[in-house]
Amino acid sequence: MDLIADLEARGLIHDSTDREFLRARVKDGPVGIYYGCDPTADSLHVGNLIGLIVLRRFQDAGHKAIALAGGATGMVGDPGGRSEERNLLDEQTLSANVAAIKHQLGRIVDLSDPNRGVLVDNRDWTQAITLLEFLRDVGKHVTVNQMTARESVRIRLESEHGISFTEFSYMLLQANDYLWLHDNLGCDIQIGGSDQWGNIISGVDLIRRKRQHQVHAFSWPLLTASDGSKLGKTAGARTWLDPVKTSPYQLRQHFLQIADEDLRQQVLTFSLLPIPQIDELLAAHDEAPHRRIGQRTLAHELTALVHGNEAAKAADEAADVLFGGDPAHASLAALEAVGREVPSSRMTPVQLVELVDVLVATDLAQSKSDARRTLEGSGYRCNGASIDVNTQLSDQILLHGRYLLLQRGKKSHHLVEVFS
RNA sequence: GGGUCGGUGCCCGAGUGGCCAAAGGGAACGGGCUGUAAACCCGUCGGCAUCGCCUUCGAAGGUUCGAAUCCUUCCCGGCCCA
Repeated sequence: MDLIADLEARGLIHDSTDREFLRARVKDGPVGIYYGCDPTADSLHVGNLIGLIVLRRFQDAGHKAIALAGGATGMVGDPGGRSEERNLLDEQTLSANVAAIKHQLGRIVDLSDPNRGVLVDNRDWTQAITLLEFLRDVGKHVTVNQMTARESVRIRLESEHGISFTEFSYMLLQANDYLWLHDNLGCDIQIGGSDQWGNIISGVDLIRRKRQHQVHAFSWPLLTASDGSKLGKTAGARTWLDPVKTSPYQLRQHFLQIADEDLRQQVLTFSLLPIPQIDELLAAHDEAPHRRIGQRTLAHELTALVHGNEAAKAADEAADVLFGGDPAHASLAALEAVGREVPSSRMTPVQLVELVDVLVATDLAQSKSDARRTLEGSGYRCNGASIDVNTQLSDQILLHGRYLLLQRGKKSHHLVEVFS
């Protein structure tokens, strides 16, 4: 099976330029392939992971992966996917974000050999262009008619918030990026989520007009969970690749909590396992869905991919303690592992006296009122046993003489180490 | 620049002088059921405090015993005209 067929089978090709030309180009030998994301935050998230993993698939097949951090486009803001104008980021923030992202990228895509993988920032070739040059060299080749026909622009034109000229120009910048990468890095394929398709095609058109070259592109479908929610979030919060923002344990949980209905699609999208092995895995999963074999396998693979094998193993172990049964029977080593994976803190017995304050301090409650309400609804446990408003934490038996494991609901935990 | 409509809690959206911490829906959170699931049922959903207080309805002033609701000015957005 060739790479394009594999991607098709995984459901990762939504739109593409002429499929046979694309397939032929990929078979023809090493090709530069580019995926860009704007550094709007100081970390990538699982949404970006799809693109990076596709890059990785191409790299593993001998192609050249080009990851683009949009320092320039990030200043302008992509109009797609939102109804309102973006807030612009200043240069310092963007630079810091690009630096932070580079490290994460390097874990998934091999950037050690510039012939196999590179990270570029479109500020490098965009910043110096003058307005007149841009209007003449890029703007002249695109009609506003085409631009306003794009879905992302049309939605904004129809929305009550409108669209600024700045964001309207976004697709021209992205088109110019593709042109530059084609000219300078031998890039012949651009990829992105289907919401990027309009921007991507603008680049393909620009290159055809200016260079008379046929370049390629494809997009993957934007994933939505079966319950209609957006993927890439855990409990409403974005799932980041930065271990400080989203711990390896939380990343593992993100994938562990995938609904069965979404499992097949998610495994095909994210796993580097060959498809026959995935079929076996899913078959095993369906035999006993309650064991969550599919989710466990995927969660482990991705945690290992993003954070390394050690971290993935530790995350698995921590989850065993937190969901495995009575935490009172957990070993000291296991509890210490938990302490590294879930939020934790050190407190003196005196600090434990006011239960409500502790719940707020450990972030298990948003306010004292919230803590009281949730206590009334028996939403909290300490060391696995339900507690109420009258519980004295200082009277609780410390696990291994020093730990209290607090939990709200099933999924939020906090380990308190008590010292005097 | 002129006209006009609008800015309400996480989001949508009622409310046009007291009965409003503010309907309803969604999201979210907790409980039950379960598989760390789905569906479903129940509860909670500004803050502080053991029904009393404080801070909220774009901002600042004002009228009033009393305002999200009325007035003034300002800020922001949509639409129409120029």
